[in-house]
Amino acid sequence: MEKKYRIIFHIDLNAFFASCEMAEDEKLKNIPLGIGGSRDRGVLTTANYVARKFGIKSGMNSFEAKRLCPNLLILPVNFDLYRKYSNIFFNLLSEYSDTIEKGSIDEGYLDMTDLSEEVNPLEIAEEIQERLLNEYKLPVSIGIAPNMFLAKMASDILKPLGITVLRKRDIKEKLWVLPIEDMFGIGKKTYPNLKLLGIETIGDLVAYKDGRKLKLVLGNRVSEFIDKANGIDNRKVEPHRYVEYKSIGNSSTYSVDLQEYQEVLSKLLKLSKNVVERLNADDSVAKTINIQVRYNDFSQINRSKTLDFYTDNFFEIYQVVEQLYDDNQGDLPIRLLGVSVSNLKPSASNFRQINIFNAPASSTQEEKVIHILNNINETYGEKIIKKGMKKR
DNA sequence: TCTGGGGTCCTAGGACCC
DNA sequence: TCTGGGGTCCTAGGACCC
Repeated sequence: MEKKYRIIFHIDLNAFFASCEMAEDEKLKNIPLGIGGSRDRGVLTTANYVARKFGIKSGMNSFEAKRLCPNLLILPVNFDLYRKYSNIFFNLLSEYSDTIEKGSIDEGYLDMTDLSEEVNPLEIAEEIQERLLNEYKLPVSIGIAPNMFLAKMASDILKPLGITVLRKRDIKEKLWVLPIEDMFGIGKKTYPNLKLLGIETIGDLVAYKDGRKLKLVLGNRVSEFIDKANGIDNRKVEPHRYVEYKSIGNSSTYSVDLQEYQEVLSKLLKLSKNVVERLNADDSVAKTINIQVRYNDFSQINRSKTLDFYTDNFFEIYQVVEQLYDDNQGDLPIRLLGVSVSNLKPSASNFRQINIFNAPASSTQEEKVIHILNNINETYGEKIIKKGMKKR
């Protein structure tokens, strides 16, 4: 017979990027630390709790953060490091349940229903929390609830190092009192519209009667949000979701806007290289190639091309990237460029173990890229040479 | 608060096929 | 010949999350 209630854990790594850096280097532990761009255009992805005492928050620009806390140390984002700790995290979780869904790089859902008879879930949560902290210096908050939505909301209630149980009967006191913008799925566009309807808390959403107005704001998702606000969520924890990437991308905002064609190409080349390296590391092949261009007025275009074959070949992919850019050149200076691949599937076993340096490619493709590289060197080589000579 | 970089999911129109 | 309906894939844009 099926149990009446499921037991779902949502486990959230606190200040994850900053915690990784502190785990790597003890000296960072007690100083205010932010992660993000330190240049003029940087914003902080996250900050440790020492820094947060100064009022520093994620999303804040670095200049403002430095003003609030002049001693703030800002480290650049290092996704390779975060992916390493993310794997450690999920490996440890896998000791406790076979049913784990990756929510993102720093959060996971565990279905613990099967364990409930044998042990106290709260004790298990405490053990997981202690182990992550003691063995890996990773602080987590844990939400325990009968479904994924409530578990997610619960883990957010007490941070850092909190454990919060949110049962159906606790909804009125613990969920409905929360501001509507804290509800998972309500973002900065939807929130002001709900506020116009007088909906300020999750409880207000439950009590709201005019379904027609609600539909104007929430579209087809009205009943989904109402259900969740009422603590109803029948989604299953699905271990295979998010295990394989659906896209892999790399983008960069430049400290000085890009104006020159060759400069843009050299950046696109670099981004493409990073994407293909990660595509290869993931043993995947891609069918769709996408570029993103953000101009200095913040307008943005995305252009994509779906091939009629799958590839993990750098030259093939870069050629499409360049073509997409050539076909869509604008007049405005460029602030950000991005390259991504999607429509992924696992590469057909190990027939084509490829890296950038020995990738098979037609000689014309190869020559073309080499030609571009030479052009870039001609354009920017002078600076590099001068720099090198100064040193001597 | 002049606004990062990694992603997922959804919508809507058009092409194309039967 | 004035004009179907269903399905799938591609493209572009946007909302949202961490």
